[in-house]
Amino acid sequence: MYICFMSNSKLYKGSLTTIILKLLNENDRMYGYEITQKVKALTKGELNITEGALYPALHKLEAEGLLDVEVAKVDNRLRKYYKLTENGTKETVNKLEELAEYIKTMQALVNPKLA
Amino acid sequence: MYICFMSNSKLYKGSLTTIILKLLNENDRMYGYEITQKVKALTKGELNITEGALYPALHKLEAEGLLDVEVAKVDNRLRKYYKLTENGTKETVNKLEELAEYIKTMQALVNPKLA
DNA sequence: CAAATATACATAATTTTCTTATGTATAAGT
DNA sequence: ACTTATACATAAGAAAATTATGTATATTTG
Repeated sequence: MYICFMSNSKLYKGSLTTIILKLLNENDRMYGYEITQKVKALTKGELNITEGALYPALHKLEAEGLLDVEVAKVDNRLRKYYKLTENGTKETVNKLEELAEYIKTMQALVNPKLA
Repeated sequence: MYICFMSNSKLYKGSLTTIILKLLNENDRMYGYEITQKVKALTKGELNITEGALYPALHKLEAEGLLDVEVAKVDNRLRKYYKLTENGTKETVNKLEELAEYIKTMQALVNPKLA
């Protein structure tokens, strides 16, 4: 099964953390595979997160204290549920502000008439 | 003089090519330093392109045949004027479409209620 | 019932893109 | 004189992804 982080565009580079935090902010707790499926569904197949991108990103967020992990066994298969810590929730707010700022800035650059 | 590509956010990763192409699409020809100043002005200081990011990016676009370069000497100082090739103009359209798509996709992820 | 696909994790080598730090040189402002 | 601005360049390192594997169980399908 071939998975790639994005269709083609390099613009998604640097966006994965924002996406993960936001999804966890909405869904309380999620496991890795669930995140990939949710992203695929929400973007109608536009965005497919690679495992090689996702798992290291989750481990890093955990190491930074933004996520807590809880291991569970479902149907004899391993699942690692992630949820936001208090700091993780704060960081989510920051990341969403950064995204809004990014969009505003880029629009000022590519569409200066509207600025 | 301290210059950094962006305020703080990692979201700008992968955006530099789009920015360069769009500016050249609007201004016919520009030189590197001019691009940094234009970006600073358009974003009101929000975004400052580093030389370490800009010059390699320009060289790469030239190597890919998206930009043509013309060297000039102004006030006894060197300038390298860049302009879009035909392929560069086509690629600019692609990059702008990708940016619009990126924004749409990210909004679907962070604000699913509006999707 | 065998094979393929889906679920679920992980990591390692490599590439891309940027940061940070330098380096060179001239012009202009203080 | 000294600092800042203009104007280019590159090299070492970090960060974040791609691409390619690897392991293992469950489910679907021919």
